[in-house]
Amino acid sequence: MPLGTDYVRQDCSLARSLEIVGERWTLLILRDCFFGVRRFSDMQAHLDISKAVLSTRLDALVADGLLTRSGAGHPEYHLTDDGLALWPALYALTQWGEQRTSPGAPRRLFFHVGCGQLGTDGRCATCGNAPTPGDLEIRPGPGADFSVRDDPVSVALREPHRLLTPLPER
Amino acid sequence: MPLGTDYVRQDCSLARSLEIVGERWTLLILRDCFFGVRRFSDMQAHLDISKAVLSTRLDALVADGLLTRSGAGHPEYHLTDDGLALWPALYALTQWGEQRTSPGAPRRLFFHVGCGQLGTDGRCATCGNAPTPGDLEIRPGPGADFSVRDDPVSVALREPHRLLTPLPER
DNA sequence: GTACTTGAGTTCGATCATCAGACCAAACGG
DNA sequence: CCGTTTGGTCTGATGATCGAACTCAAGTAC
Repeated sequence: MPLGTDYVRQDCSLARSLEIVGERWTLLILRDCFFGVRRFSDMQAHLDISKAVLSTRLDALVADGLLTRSGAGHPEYHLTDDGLALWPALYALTQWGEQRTSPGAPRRLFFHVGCGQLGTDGRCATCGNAPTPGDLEIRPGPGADFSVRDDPVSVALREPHRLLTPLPER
Repeated sequence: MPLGTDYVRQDCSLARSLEIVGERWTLLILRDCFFGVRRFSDMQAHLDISKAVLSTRLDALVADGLLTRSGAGHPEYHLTDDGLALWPALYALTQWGEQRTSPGAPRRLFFHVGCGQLGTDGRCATCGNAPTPGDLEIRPGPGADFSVRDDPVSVALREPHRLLTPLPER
């Protein structure tokens, strides 16, 4: 790993995590994977990220075992079990951002499918369990601002849908 | 905020979070604050970070309301409520790193003081609650590697102690 | 089959961030 | 009052990220 991206001199699991997901854009790429985005061009359209950086990040995520690349020509990227295990951390960071920057009016809401709404701690208000991402549905919340983006991927993501399921054709 | 550190074109609370804690070193600085480190020179000794970057990061964290700077001459840095609210996210990221890079032999263990050990989900195994950081004690775990660092701050942090309480004089 | 379009990158020069180390001033200890 | 520690700032070199241009293979229209 090149200079400026590791924390070799730290005996700390947080440092180990940040060496993988601490680089610019990486967590937003993984967020898109959770939300159902699977293709290079969709990520690029949704993130306004340089292709070179997106390519580097995806290669690193595949090499580190968080994503798989499937299909020879135009590949799809899927989360592995290691990648899926990041969900609690990603959700916690998102909730912290909601409370700080949009208190009382979340930008996105998550529901335990067929049960209840997810609280700040990631647990379903109805059953009290912490569902895995595959059992969650995402919907726009009262704090969502549709005027920020209007690319097709952003529009598709506004429709309520289950996590980890691919977006409808555009 | 300068180019390369923000995500203006994302209507997403995760992006808002990452604009503050997503820069290199920032989460490790906050980790040290949770562990009881309060002074500039202690952070610098413990993190092997350039003074210029540490200075920039501390200024940003104070400006964003995650830390307070108290004392005119040689200031101490303390977590604010907003900073303390990051604990669940920081803990979740740490646990993900433990499971990936040191499964079965955590580098650090956390205990709900007077109650039980903390699980991967941040809840006490005995009482089932999710304690706030002030009610937690940290101890080295079986996966700790004391050979990586021997600066005085690292040595002091090896002693079991409560979070948020200052380190003993060195 | 051939032209055209799209998807998935790679390459490039310019700009920005980070690095280690030198320097500096205020606070503290005696 | 003088030397040391603390908490920085400044500087040149290096690495990361940027937008834009380019490549090349896969799919699509005809």
